[in-house]
Amino acid sequence: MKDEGHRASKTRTALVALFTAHPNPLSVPEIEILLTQKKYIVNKTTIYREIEKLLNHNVIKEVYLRDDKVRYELADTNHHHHIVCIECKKIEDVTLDQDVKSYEQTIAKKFKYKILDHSLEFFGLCQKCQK
Amino acid sequence: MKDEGHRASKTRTALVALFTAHPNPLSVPEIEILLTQKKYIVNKTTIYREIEKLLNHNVIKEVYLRDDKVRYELADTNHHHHIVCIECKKIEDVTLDQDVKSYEQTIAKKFKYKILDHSLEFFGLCQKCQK
DNA sequence: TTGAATGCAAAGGATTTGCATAGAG
DNA sequence: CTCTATGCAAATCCTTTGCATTCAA
Repeated sequence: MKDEGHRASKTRTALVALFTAHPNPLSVPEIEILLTQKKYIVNKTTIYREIEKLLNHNVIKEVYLRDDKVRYELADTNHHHHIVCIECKKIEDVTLDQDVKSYEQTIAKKFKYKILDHSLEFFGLCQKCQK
Repeated sequence: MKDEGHRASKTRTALVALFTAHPNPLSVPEIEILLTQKKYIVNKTTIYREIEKLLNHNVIKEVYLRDDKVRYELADTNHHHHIVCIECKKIEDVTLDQDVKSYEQTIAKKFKYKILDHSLEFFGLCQKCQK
C-alpha cells in the first residue's frame, strides 16, 4: 500500500495489528470496542474508511455469518471456512481436505456460470454449549 | 398458524403469495417494492412484523448472500444452496447430489461441535454477464 | 507544501418499539 | 367483546458523506 502513497498511519497499523492478533472475523462495531479497550480511541468514520482501503488493497476480506453484520479478517490466510457456535458465538476456522472446488465444475456446467468463489459456513454447538 | 389464533390476514396472504410466486430470496425493502407494484400498500412495520411471525412458524427462513441484507424464502422447499451472479444479482437454487452433510461428520468430530446446519453459496457470472 | 488521514456533524437506510386504532372471529 | 393486525411516529443502530482540520512524507 505504501507504494501508492499510503502511509503507515496509526489507524492502519492498529487495525492490522488487531486483525493479526485476533482469531475471529470482526465487525466494525466490534473493532471499535476492541480498539477502545486498547486505549486507542478512533472515530467510527475513520474505521469505516480504513476498512474500505484495506479491502481495496486485499489486506482484509469480508466474512458473512448468518446475520446482517459484515465482518472482516486478514486476506492472506489460506482459503478456509468457518464453524460458528450459535450459543456462545465462538468462531473457528475450518479447512477442508477436499474443498468445495470439486462441486464448482459440475455446477458451472449445469448452470452455465463462471464460478468465482463460494461461501461455506457451518453452524452448531461447541463442546461447552452442548451441555 | 391458524391453530394458534392467527388469522389469514391480508398481509400474511399477500406475503405467502409473493414468496410462492417469486423465485428469489427477498429482502424486506424488496418485498415492499413488489407489494407496492401489485397495488398492495402496506406499512414497512407491518411487513417486518409479519416476516417475524412467518419465521417463528417456520413458514419462511432467512437467506444470507454476502451482503448485509437479510433475505427470506419459503422454508418448505428442499434443502438447497444458491448461486448468485455478482453482476446482475440473479439468484438460482442449487441442489447437490451428495450434499455437504458428508463433511459435517468429519468436522463435528474434529472440532467437537454438534453441527446443526450449514450455508453454502456460490458466486460468479451467469451466462449473459460473462460477455 | 501537498495529499492522505482524521474528526465531527449530519444524512441515509434498515429495523425496532410504543402507542393508538381498526378489524376479524 | 377480545385479541390480532395495522399504521404512524419516533428511536436506534449501522454506515456513508461533506466539510474542515491535522499530519506526515
